[in-house]
Amino acid sequence: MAVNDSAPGSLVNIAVAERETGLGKDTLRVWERRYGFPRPRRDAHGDRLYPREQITRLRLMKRLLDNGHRPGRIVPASDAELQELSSGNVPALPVSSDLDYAASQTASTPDLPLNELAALKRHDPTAVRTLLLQQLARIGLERFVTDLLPRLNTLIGDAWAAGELAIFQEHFYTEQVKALLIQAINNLPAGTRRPRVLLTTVPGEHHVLGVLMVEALLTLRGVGTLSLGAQTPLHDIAAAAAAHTVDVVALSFSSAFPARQLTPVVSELRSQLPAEVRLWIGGMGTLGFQGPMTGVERLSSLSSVGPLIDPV
Amino acid sequence: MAVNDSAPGSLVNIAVAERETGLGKDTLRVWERRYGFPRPRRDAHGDRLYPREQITRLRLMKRLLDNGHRPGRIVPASDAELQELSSGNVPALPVSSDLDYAASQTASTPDLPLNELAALKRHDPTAVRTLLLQQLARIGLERFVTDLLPRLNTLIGDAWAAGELAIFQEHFYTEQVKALLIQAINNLPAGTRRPRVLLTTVPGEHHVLGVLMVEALLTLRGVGTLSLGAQTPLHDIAAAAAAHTVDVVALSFSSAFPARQLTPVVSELRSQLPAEVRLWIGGMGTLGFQGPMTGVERLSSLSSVGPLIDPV
DNA sequence: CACTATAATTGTCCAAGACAAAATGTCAAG
DNA sequence: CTTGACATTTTGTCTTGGACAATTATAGTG
Repeated sequence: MAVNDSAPGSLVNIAVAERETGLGKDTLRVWERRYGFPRPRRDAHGDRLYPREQITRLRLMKRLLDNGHRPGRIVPASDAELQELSSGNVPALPVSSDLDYAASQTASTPDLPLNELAALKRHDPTAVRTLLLQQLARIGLERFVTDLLPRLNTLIGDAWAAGELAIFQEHFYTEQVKALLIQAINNLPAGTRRPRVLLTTVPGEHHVLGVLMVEALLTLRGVGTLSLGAQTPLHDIAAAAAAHTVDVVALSFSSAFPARQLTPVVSELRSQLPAEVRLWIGGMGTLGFQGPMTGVERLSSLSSVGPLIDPV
Repeated sequence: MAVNDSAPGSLVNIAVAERETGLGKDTLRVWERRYGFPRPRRDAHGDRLYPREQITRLRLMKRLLDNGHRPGRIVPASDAELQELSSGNVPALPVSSDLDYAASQTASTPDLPLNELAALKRHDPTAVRTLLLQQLARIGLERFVTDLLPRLNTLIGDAWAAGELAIFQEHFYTEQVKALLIQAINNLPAGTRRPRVLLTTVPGEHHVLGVLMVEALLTLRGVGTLSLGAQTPLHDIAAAAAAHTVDVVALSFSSAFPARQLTPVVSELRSQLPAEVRLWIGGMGTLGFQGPMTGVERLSSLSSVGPLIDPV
């Protein structure tokens, strides 16, 4: 009895809840105080114990938050309503008009099938890989990155939100795409042209797919890149930029990046960089980026990378 | 004056301090209360503001903690002493004798030069890449992974701890190695043999290098692998294992993984997995793994992967 | 020397309060 | 109908100080 109870009614403490939902401990506690949800049980010591189902619901809510919904609205909603909201694909955002990361509705690629989703659903890893490879070969790296991948990414993301896909399936998909891009980049001749671009992600941002996509586009144009992976401390981004005398620092922000921190983080980095180094920011997490900041350029879409490297 | 002061005296709030040091907010606060360090300044609102130098020192201390030192001992130490401790390579651990992840002193590879470190120091990305490629071609993937990489990793880690290498240089090195391994794995025929192995990392563990190294060794032997990248929720690891009917789940833990959480996490996952699925754990973070746990096998070194896939 | 009991160390949790930034609502003027 | 200025609500994160379990060190005993 004192042993670990398995799947159905398993309980997790607040630390695990934080890690599995992406919501901070403080947030979890304050939601409980204010909205009455989540409502964890307590152990003998008074510590919170979250049932698995509440964790699942919290994950769904986190996803909605990332899409611009607000806690007060979605907490009282029923499970069914939540599902509808997220699958309904309603960003509910005061989107700044030039959204283009998601599939541009006017699909420039005469709609390719995108059978990857089906392959994922039937747990067929080989098929996912093969499909991606085929499509890459067929339409070329440029369109694969600027066109197909964004569409596929939102497709997969929506399927997950709608409960049609498990997290591990999204993980698997991401890994495959990452491996594919790395392979593609490695097969290109190393870029040497200017501007020299340093690519990375700030602390708190794990997602590195955006970085890889940009790196692919740049390498494709013969531009020299230097990739530092994810979560480089700001101070080290600046240090690296100086040491390698790059012309541009490019950062990617996913929609999971806390919007509140975007502006301060960018501003802080900007102040640490030499003035002559340009700073590009892009990704779904930059949609809410407020106002122009001097010395910071926001890439509204992947296709805007091209023009930037050949200044008029 | 009220503007942002740049590099030398830049101040960061507690959230950033947490992300950049890897120490929790609670820990930062309680250290301050108990040991008098760190001693952040305060903004107008009473919120903590950590100077850059304290962040640096905290990072160094975190590194020592991961090596088994205790806060009470290292907090009062001088900067010089800290440097000595970490570069002195003294694990100070009640190591369970069979440590082998680090360079085995009896270098089985007749010491290759390992010039990567020098190349890193002089900011020569191309040289790092070339050196790695040359060594891989020369000694082959197996020895590259089991022998050279572990040595190189500790070499780089120690150099960082000794203050000879910046974080961004370590980041760059890691990215290169990852890209190289992914490339090497992709160039091998996809594994099909049994056992089928699911590779990933638990939430909280970002480092994916260990996973890639194991994946390379497995693929080299024709074993089928399924890689989910980093930080898969436990529940989803179990779900993926079931959906893909794998025989083994393999987890990698870096030394940065909080030792306290290792046993509960592993135990929790074990209880969610079907009994017939084997669970392998490995990496520097598993050195302190206490006692045998039924159904869990700890890989004491990369070379112990081989024997496991062909049960006697 | 091995073992055990006691004490110190250490990370994490809790509660309730506070506040700034952002979102939202209101109202009037163009 | 839109725009802008202002007031209000919402929301996340930070604060303090206390508590406790789990680990590790120390002393004491056979």
